Amino acid sequence: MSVGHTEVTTAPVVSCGEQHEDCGIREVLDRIGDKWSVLIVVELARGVHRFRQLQRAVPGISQRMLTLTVRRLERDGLVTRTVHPTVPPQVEYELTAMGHSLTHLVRALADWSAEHRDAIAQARQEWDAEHPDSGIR
Amino acid sequence: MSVGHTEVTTAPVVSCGEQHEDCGIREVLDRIGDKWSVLIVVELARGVHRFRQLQRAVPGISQRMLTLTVRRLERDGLVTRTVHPTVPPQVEYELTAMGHSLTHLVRALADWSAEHRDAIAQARQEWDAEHPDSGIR
DNA sequence: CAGTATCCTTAATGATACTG
DNA sequence: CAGTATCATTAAGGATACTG
Repeated sequence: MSVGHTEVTTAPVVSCGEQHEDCGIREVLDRIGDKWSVLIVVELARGVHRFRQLQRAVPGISQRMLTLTVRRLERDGLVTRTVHPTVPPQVEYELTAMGHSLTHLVRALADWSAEHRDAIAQARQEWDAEHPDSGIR
Repeated sequence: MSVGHTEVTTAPVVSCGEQHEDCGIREVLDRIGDKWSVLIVVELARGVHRFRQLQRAVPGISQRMLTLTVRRLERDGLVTRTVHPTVPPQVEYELTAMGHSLTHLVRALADWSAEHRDAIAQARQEWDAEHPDSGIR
């Protein structure tokens, strides 16, 4: 079924409570809206990973960005970092319960994307055709 | 119920189909992961808006970013732009059906955020306390 | 009103080299 | 292995001025 937007004007679909105020949405997006966070979360959802293992599993990520991203996830309580004092060092990353709960959201994102990617691609093509030199893109 | 990650290693929660490949997740995030898109979508979910009206409803956005963001949303088929050839000009923005379907996702984001914002804030505090001069933040 | 056009600042990411 | 440190590059966003 489609969404059906009859009388949308008086029935806010999103309901932030207040009028023109940010819901907490930006907070989530500031956290997972970056280039790598969700990819790492998705990979960690598959199980515990060591640093290099994670890097291999997320193709294209630099050592630097992996460190930064995983640190931020740790800081936010989404990931745990366990150092085994061996030589060579071994560090394991694992999702926390809260991290796992995020995967539900990620799933929703993936589902929406899968459902609409074709329609979006088509809309883009048409728009681009009608707006040749627009700077947008 | 909680997430329960027994034997996660062999049971991917997110299921991208392929192993270490991006699901379509990045495509959604590239679209709504920016600073303004969701806020505009949320506002448009309340009903049709004119340009200035939209700008007033989304405090802090510059004219430039409003134009850019709304153009991209239009290009992706999430928003329609209707020009009424009057003087002064009047332009109306409205969510498409696909745009409205996005609001479900936004709702999920808002819900997750509301549920976990306290836990995240606390995790941050603790982490910051334990890692005084870490560069992260 | 609804934009464009420019210029400028900052944040995000990448590349590379080095270390316990 | 698992990082850190530095430098370079790019992209995102903001400020301001101008226009049909």
